[in-house]
Order: sequence, then C-alpha cells, then structure tokens
Amino acid sequence: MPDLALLPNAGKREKTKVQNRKAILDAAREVFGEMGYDTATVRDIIRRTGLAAGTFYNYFRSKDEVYVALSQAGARRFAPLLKEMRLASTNWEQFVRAAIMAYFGFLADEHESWLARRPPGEVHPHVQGETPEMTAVFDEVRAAIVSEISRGGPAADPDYLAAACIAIAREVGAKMLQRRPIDTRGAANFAVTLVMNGIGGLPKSGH
Amino acid sequence: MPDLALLPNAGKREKTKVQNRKAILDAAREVFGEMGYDTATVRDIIRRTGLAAGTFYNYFRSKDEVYVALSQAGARRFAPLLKEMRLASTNWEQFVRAAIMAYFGFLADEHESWLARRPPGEVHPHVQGETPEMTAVFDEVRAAIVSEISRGGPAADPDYLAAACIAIAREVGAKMLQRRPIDTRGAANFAVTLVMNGIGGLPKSGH
Amino acid sequence: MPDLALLPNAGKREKTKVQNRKAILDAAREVFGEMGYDTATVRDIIRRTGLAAGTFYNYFRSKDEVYVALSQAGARRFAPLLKEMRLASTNWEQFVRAAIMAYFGFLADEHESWLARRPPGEVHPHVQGETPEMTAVFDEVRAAIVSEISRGGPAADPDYLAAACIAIAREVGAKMLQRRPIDTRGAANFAVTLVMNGIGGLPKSGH
Amino acid sequence: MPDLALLPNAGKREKTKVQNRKAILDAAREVFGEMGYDTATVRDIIRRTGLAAGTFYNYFRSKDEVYVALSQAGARRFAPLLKEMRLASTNWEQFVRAAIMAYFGFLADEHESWLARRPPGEVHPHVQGETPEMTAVFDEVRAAIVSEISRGGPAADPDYLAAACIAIAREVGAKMLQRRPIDTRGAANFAVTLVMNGIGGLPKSGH
DNA sequence: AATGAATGAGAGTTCATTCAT
DNA sequence: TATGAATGAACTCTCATTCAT
Repeated sequence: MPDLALLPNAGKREKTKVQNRKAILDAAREVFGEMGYDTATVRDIIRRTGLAAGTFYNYFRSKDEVYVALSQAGARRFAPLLKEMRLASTNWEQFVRAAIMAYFGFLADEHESWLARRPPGEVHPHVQGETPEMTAVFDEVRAAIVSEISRGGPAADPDYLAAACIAIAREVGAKMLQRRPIDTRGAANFAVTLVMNGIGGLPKSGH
Repeated sequence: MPDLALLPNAGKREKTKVQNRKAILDAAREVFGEMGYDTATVRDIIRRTGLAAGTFYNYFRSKDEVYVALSQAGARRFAPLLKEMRLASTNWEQFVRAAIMAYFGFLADEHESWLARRPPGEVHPHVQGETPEMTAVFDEVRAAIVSEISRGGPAADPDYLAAACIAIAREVGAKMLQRRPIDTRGAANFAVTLVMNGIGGLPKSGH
Repeated sequence: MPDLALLPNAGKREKTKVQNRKAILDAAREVFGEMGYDTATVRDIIRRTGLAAGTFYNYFRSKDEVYVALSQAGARRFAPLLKEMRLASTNWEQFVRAAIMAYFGFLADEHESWLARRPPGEVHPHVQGETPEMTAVFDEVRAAIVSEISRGGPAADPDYLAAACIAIAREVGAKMLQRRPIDTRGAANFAVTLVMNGIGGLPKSGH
Repeated sequence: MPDLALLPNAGKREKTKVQNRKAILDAAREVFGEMGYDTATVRDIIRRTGLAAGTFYNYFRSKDEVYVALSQAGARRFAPLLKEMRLASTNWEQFVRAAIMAYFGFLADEHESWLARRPPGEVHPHVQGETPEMTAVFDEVRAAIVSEISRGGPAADPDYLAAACIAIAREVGAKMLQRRPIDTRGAANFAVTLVMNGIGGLPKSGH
C-alpha cells in the first residue's frame, strides 16, 4: 500500500490518477537520469513511487513507452520556443545565440525542478545527470543548428561545424548546471562568443 | 564443446594464457563497441572467442573488470604520448593541436583495427562505435586539457573552456570516423582553428 | 467510463441486475467457447459487456464460478428433457435415439444462438466451439447412458459401451456443427445406426 | 542443489546431461498429463526434477518446445508401426484392427511407464491422464483413419465415420487404462467389433 | 450497485557467475 | 587450466481480485 501520508487528497479519483501518472513520470525521469536507460528497470521506477509493480502498466505499456513519453514532453515544450527563435532571428549569430539561450534556459528549469524533488544529502553513484527531456531537447537543438547551417550558415565544413556547435552547447550547458547560481546568460555568452569567433577564423569551404 | 568447424581459426586454437586473454579483450572491445556495456552480455563476448563461458572468469573476475581492463589499456597506451606532447609544447596552441592530433590519431587507429577485425558484409544493428579504449583516452585528453588550462591557459573561464575544447574534440572526432578516407589532419585543423580563434574573442577572466 | 460511442448497444445500457447478469453470462459463454477456460481472462469477458471490471465480482465470485454457473444452467435446462426421454422410451434403442437427438438438438440451438450473437465477418483464431453448457450437457448424456446401460442395456461390456456411445455422440455432434445446414436428424441417424448395429455384433457379457 | 541421492553417477558429465534432459522430459510429461498445457508452468516441471529454474532453458527454449518435443517423440516412435500396419493390411477391417491394436498398445506402454515413475499413494487432483505423446499418437491414428477412409473405406459418410472411429478408439482406450490388468486385446476386440458391425448397418453414401 | 485504478503473486525468461569435472 | 552445465536472483509483464469512491 502506498504511503498515504505522501498522497494528500488521495480520495479524489481523478487527482489520484493524474498524480500517479506524474509520480511515475517523475520517478522515471530521476531513474533514467541517474542510471541511464539500459540500467534502469521498471522496478526501480515504481519502487520510488510507492506504487505496486502492476500499477506501472496501467499507465505505460513498457519501459520504452515511459521514456518516449518523457522525451516527447520535453520536445513538445521546447519546440515552439525554438521555432520562434528561428523566425525571429535575422542572421546566423542571432539564431545561434537565441537557440543556445533557449536550450540553457530549458536545462536550468529542468535541472532545478529535478533537484528540488531530491531528498538532500542523498548520494547517487551512477549520476549521469541527463534526463530524457534534456536529451530530446538537445536533439531538437541539434536538428535546428544542422538545418540552419545547411540553409546558409557560415562557409565552413557544415558537418563539423554543426557537430562542434552542439558539442559546445551540450558540454558548457552541463558545466553551467554544476555552478551556483546557475547563470544561463554567462554560459550562453561564453558559448556564443566561442562559436562566433571560432567560425570567423575558419577557412571558407570545407567538405 | 562448440563445433570447431564453425570457428574461423579453430585449427590453431592456441592454449596460451596470453593469447586467450587477448582473445577475450578483443572480443570484449568489439562487443562493447557494438552494443554498449549494459546490453552486452558475457556470453556475447566469449562466443566470439570460441572459449567456454567459465574460461572468461579465469581471466577476469567480472564483466565490469574486463571493461575496466580495456579502458586502462587504452589509457596506458595513450598516457606517454600525451605526456610527451605536454612537455614538447611551448605554448597553449601547440599543446591543444598536439593533444587533439594525438587523440584523433588514436581514434583512427582504434577504429581501423576494429573494422579490420570484422568479417566483411556483416551488419550490426546496434553499432555504437565507441570502444572502452576510446572512452578512456577521451577522459585522459579531458584531464590534460583541464590541467593545462589551469596551469596557464588562455585567460577565460577555465571550466567552460575545457568543456568546450573536449566537446569539440569528441564530436569532431566522431564525425571524422564516419568519413572516407579518415582525415585526421583535416579534422584536427578544423577543431584547433575553431578553438584558438574562438578563444581569441573571449573576455579575459571568468568565474 | 468506457467510450460509450464504441459500445454497440450502449444507448440502452440497462441497469437491472438481471440484465447485467445475463450480459456477463453471455459474454462468458462466448469467451470460454472461443478461447477455453485457461486462456480466457476475466477482462476478456467484461470487455464484451461494457461493464467495469469490478462489476463482474458483484455477480460472480470468481472466474471459476461463472464457468460453473454456465455449466449448471446448461444442465438444468437439459435435465428435464433427458428425464422425459428416459421415461418415454420403452427400449434401449428408443432411449439412445431420443437422448442423442436431444443432445444434438441442444448443440444446434446453442451453436446457433452463439453464432447469431457474433458480429459478422469477425475472425477468431482460437475457436474451440464448445461452450461450458455443451460440456455440461454432454456430461448429463454420459451419465444417462451409463445409468441406462447398467439398468438393463444390451449385454455387452457396459463400461466400454457407454464410453463408445458417448464418444460417438460427441464427435459426430461436433462434426455436425461444422456443416450447413445443420442436420441433426441425419447426424442422429448415423450415430444411432452405428451404435445399434455395432452393439448387435458384440458378444454377450463383458467384464 | 539437486538431491544427489537421486542422481547416482552424477559425476559423469555426459550422463548427467542425458539424465537431466530425460528428467525434464519425464517431469514435463507428468505435469502436462496432470494439469494440461495451459495450467502447467515451467516451474511445476523443474520443481519435480530438483533442478534450478534456469536449467530448464539449457535444454528447451520454451514451455512450448518441451511440449513439442514430447509430441514428436511419441509420433516418431509410433509412425513406423502405423505405416507397417497400413501396408500389411489388405482390407479395411484388417487396417482398423491393426491400427487400433497399435494405438492401444502404445497407450498401455506409455501409461505403464508413467505409473511406474509415480510414488505410490500420491493423489493428483487434476489428473487428465493424457500425455502429449498420447495426444500426438492419437492424431497420427486419426490422420491414418481419415486417409484410409478417403482411399476406399466403407461406403458411408466418411467424415462422420472417421470421427466415430477415432472417438471410439480414444474413449475405449481411455477406459482400458483404468482397468487391471490392462487388456489391450479385449479392448481392441470391443472397439473393432463395434466399428465393423456398426458400419455394416449404415446406408451406402452420405453427404 | 457500479466503477476502474491498485494490488501483488506468479508467469516465462535471461544472464552473471559458480563449480564439478 | 578449460569446460559448459547448473544456479538463482532479477527481469518484464499479466491478470484475478480488492476496494475506495
């Protein structure tokens, strides 16, 4: 039986259902973030919710489905932001800056709400620190940068350039999350400056 | 006993400990590279060696230990190279270029010898393409860059800078492996140029 | 609540206990007939009724109980018929013919009403074609024949004879259901003739 | 650990393997015979062998596979006998008698070796009494009779006739197994007489 | 009385590891 | 030392049944 103390208003049916779904998603985000998809088991997930094993399958058909649900939630939340940036930016630098800012903002949000949920002082040996949402959003950014480059980015090897941009975004973003306070603007400044200046020095074509 | 007729080199199945150990390591590198640590099973590994399941444990105490052994082998092989680079380079740019070249060279070697061992025409659905050695060597490079930066790299946020450098190295390196012919010099040029020009535009301090 | 639009008769979902009970029994007969007791699940049954899972247990205490209820219903319906036959028949042949006719008639009825309930064109991979009622009624016939034989049937091994009679009845009955039109008279003629002539050639005693 | 007392010569590897395979097959035959395929679990089977759960899968890939293996063993053992009968018999009556004798003989054998293995006095609530082998062999007999009828059996409805013959064979065979001593000849006499005399009285065609 | 989400025992199966040979 | 069968805990997933609403 779930710990009733953790479920205020357990009486309301709809609320319970929404809450349980959220509890599973939250637990799954944590577990995937900590152990990675392969290592994580469905049991790891439901154990954190206090629900029974079978209950998981009332909400998701498989481990994969809950992962996909998280990814899609992240992408859905982020996609309109990204689209807006692309439309609003009139040149390549503006786009890069906007996209990176949006991505870092998302990371910060996500990270904050993740940390908030964790009991303090707990230690996790396998911390990977990347939730399915982050991964999904990162993929969105990657696609945007690749597409933007092919649509007329700077004259450099586009494949390498895209790889480098997203690599910088990912790693600087990860570092940013480890500092207090989280300074998305500072990190974005760094990343964008690096990219823009770096590109400036590249030879014209490539491939 | 497996049907010897089915094993490629079955005729000369050497009994020496050294060769068995090598056979297991080679098989493990392939398997981890193809499927990743979690998905790979000990059976996958020993199946490729033609040895028996139990024999695996005469050489390694666990699945984890063989992974660690590969990582360490990569690191051990790479460490002196890296040390030499560090000593030989008189300024930051030289070091970065040398380190990245060394890393890309290692990647190319590793990749080549991996491909060489595969029977032609075989298809692997799960190819990940990163062996434990590559991962370990990458960590060495990461550490070297971080240390070098803190010992007097360019005047920029050292944490972010290190993250960005290694990110570029990793991703451009991965892209490099996907092209034919593998052009370590071209890829290194790209990466180093990006890094050095990018840094040039960064503000002085950080933190 | 299930989407009412998806349920055939959803508009007039009656609330009476009698009708719900009947709905469950009908669904259970179909499901057991199609998949057999073990394979059938309670969910399979209630899904067809449009009722909720828990409601099943307001009417039957278990999956087993609904099976037993169906069997008993069949037996109860058939028993008086059979008794009448027994009383009305003045010799063994008459009884056998009457009992087999009654059984085949029941089979045909049951089968027809079963088919009538199925949406046309639907295909069921596991059709077994024998409802719990059929099974129960068959047991009644078996008992009657055994009893009749022991009360003065033909002078042959009664145990074997009963076994043979009911075997013929069951299998010829099953074949009968597979033909169109269902010809209970023809099938009964075949079965009775076979039995009566066969018996005629048997040696006197037995045991 | 398996009860060593039950495994004399456990030292010999090959013997152990053969013995274990046999132990699993024997246990499976019993379990399927007692509970039926659906109700039986893999754990029921291995529990009787004293082996560990996983060991089952060293010998059979699934519950289904062990069932199929038993069926095929039965059919393989029986098929040549049946073929011989068919070739040796010059008329329909001879064939029926030979086939039924062969089938009853198989049943008796099978049953005897089954009983021999059971600890005396044990009671089984679910006894079905039909092993996969019996089922498979019965199917062989069925096919043979159907084919023989279509190739020129007596002039009666062939479908009904085949159904009736195999029904008699099955049920009289089952009864036979319940008596001591098991009298295959007597049972076969009964069954064949019934069939042959019964057929004699049937009208010419059918359908 | 009806609902349907929650439950948890138990199903088939996998696999890292052990150990008798 | 090499072998490979045996082990058993742990996995994903199902389903009869319960129970708060």
